[in-house]
Amino acid sequence: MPRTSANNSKNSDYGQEPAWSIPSLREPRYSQSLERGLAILGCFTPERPVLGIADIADELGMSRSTTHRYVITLVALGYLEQGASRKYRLGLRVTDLGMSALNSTGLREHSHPYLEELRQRTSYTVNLSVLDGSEILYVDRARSFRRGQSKIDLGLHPGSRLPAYCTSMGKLLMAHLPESEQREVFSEMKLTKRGPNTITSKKALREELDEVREAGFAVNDEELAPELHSISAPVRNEAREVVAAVNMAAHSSMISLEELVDALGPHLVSTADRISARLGYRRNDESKA
Amino acid sequence: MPRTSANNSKNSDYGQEPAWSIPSLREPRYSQSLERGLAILGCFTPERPVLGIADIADELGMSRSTTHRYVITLVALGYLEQGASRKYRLGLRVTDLGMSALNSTGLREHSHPYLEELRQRTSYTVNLSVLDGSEILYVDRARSFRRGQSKIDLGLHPGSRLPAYCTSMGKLLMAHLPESEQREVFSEMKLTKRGPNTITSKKALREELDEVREAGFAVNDEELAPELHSISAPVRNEAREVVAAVNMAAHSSMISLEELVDALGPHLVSTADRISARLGYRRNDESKA
DNA sequence: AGGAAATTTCCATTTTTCGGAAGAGTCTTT
DNA sequence: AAAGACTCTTCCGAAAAATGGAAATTTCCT
Repeated sequence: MPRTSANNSKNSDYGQEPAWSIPSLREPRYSQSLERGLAILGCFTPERPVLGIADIADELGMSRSTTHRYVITLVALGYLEQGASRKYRLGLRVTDLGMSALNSTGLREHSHPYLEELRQRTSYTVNLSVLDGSEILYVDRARSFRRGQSKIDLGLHPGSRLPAYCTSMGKLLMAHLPESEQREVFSEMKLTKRGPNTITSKKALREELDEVREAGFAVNDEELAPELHSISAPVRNEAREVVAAVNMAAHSSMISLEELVDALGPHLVSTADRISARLGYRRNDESKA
Repeated sequence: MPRTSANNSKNSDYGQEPAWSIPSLREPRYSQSLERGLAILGCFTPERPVLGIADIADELGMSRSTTHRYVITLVALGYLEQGASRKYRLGLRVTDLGMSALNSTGLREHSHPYLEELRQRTSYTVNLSVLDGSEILYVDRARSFRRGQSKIDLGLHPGSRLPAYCTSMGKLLMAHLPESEQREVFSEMKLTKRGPNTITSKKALREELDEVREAGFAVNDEELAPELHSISAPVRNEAREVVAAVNMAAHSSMISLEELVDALGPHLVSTADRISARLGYRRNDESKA
């Protein structure tokens, strides 16, 4: 009945300004203020960690007075801090958000004891990560005691990201993506050579993912960095989806790839399976019967 | 003439109003929308990582339609994700903000090689942290290879927080705080017993801080947890302010506190001094001359 | 010191937001 | 399986909150 829906033009034509900061969600049901305020946070990058009002206003195309109002709000809330030079940088409070996000799935909480146990038994560094777009995000990590492991330490910790295509965890996680999402991820990927065996063609990568899905685990043979091996196994949730990957990495001077797969692979898979079980996954689910 | 400047006291109100927490800082120059939107992010805690529109609306006292508009904005920007059950949780994108904040001071970047070197030379875990309110925030960490270190591993990583009063780094950082800030921190502190020697009276803590400032470094003798020792040294910036603390921690079964102080203390101080130098600090500053 | 540039405040205009109510789904109960 | 109860989502007029130009203030550079 209220089919007419009025011809109220709302704000559809915001003018010729096509590129508004980040996305163009110019729909009335979105909050412009929130969008702008968060865009300000996004202006602070490792390369440009300290910004003044004018810098932000110019980058976002907003007036200085408007920018200023958002900035002091962010300061009051602890998301920004004002340094000596009257400029601003990110406040330490935002780290809490990051930690909350890492823990939000409950994944870390459930997995940690198992990762720790695997590390104890094998003396190799054990990692847990999830897929976010075309990158993997480290959620947890149990580091080896062994000397020599530092050779393969890339300064990774929970919160770190790595491209998915050149890591065993990334390949594993991509392999279990629904077709549509996998396509999307593929389209936004750049396959840069990072190690001797990096897969640099999308065709080869697609074949590799098929093999990974078949095998049930993934191997990284110097695709990320020279002399670095790793193997990964999948963690599934109650809905039988692969939600994370567990991984063990080692320098080639410590163990051959074959030995890593043969001797430690079973332990890794066992650990991954037990985490899956913890998340409610059942191997032979006859719930429908 | 505008001496009066209204009765609004600029920003002097940082003091008495401890927390408008979720209510509103009802000054016209703040952005209410941004405030509300960010309050939504703050609703997601490790204890309650998954929330529906109604949960958020109730907690913040906002209408559901308003809440919904903010939430879909946050989803569009990647700060929230919608799970299967129509509920929402923090998006992985916010981890980037957290990492940016940790790196924003440039502290980690400058310090990391020195921490790594100290770990190599001593085989003990080395940490770097800053003070945020009454807590310390771990910025970087170089973990020991040694077995047995796991006994003292409290699951800490960059982004983790610990109360300042029962850690060597916290005591060191508080000791060098300007008087006014130190008072504020003291007022918001709860001194709970965490280890055999935890300092539980503010008077005793104040005296301890005086000694720490005198000595130039801080010691933790089972104040955080049983059988856990640590020592800390200060890192200063160009303006001669103490901006961070470097620390080494060990289980008492591995080394006595005396030995830790005598044998490793000098190395720790040396490392801290070199980081300070990297940040532009000069011991004998005659710049005024 | 003096001038340029940036930050911060002010204010009338109007756009964006607010929230009740209605429309869709979804899950629970009978 | 159908009705009921609940939550999520959309719509819309009313109204509050945001906007940006200009002025006042502070800081920085020469």
